[in-house]
Amino acid sequence: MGFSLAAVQGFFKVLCDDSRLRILQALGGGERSVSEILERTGLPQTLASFHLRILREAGVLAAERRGPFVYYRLAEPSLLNLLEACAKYAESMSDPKASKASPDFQWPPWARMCRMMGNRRR
Amino acid sequence: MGFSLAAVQGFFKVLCDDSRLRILQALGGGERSVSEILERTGLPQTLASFHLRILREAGVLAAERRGPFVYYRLAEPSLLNLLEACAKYAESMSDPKASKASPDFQWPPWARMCRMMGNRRR
DNA sequence: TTATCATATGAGTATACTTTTATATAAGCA
DNA sequence: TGCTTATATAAAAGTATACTCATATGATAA
Repeated sequence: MGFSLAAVQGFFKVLCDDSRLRILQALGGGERSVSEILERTGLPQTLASFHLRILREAGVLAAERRGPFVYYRLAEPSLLNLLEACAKYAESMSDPKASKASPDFQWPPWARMCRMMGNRRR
Repeated sequence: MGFSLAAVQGFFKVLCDDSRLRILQALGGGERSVSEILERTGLPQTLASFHLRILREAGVLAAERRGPFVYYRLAEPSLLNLLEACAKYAESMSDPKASKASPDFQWPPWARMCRMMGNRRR
């Protein structure tokens, strides 16, 4: 069948930015306040706020204010795992000879993967 | 550990464009000449040529001239499967309530997935 | 209330990307 | 050789995107 063009396109457009990926990495360990995100990413406050909004509106992040602080977290923590998988793929792509990570790996069709993975949590 | 920021970023940047994704879809069935790609995507020749170069230089596509034609193909055909997986993820993300596709699915860490998938071909 | 800290917004600028227009190269055929 | 088809490149125009700077809002505490 293929893939939904608009869905992937939007997804990638949101995630193809360095600042935004840094933010995601900073949220790997769990929920963080904006100030903590600033520390971890080194982004200027106003720029971080700009990108946080984009990520929030895309549904990637969830935000919650508690007192004076606003805490952000990954809406779906497994996103980082997907990113990791994409990174592996990208590395082997940019470096066609040495696909060390998984020399014989071919990503299976989604349906088969769901079957193989048992589609289970954890 | 997380993911290689630069790798994902570049990967997504190449794939976040509508024209380029259309080209990838057009190559799903296998190798195609530029003219065939034009037909299937509806892109103007010069624009397609522009994007084909980007995809080629990123290592996503491989090109081969035979006579007057240049044939393009996916360097790694399983890319479409990864895109499909990302599409599923994106759909459930933009639509947080109805993750119909896989209501209980969490992407596993890469290492575990390799284990579960047996890291095998086909 | 005023002051302060935490975060967000808006306007303006800079930059990067996509698309178009015009032109070039490359191969095959008369 | 000159002509036609297939594809690529370069420059210009258009558009989107990220970033900075100035300012605003929201919460708390004195």
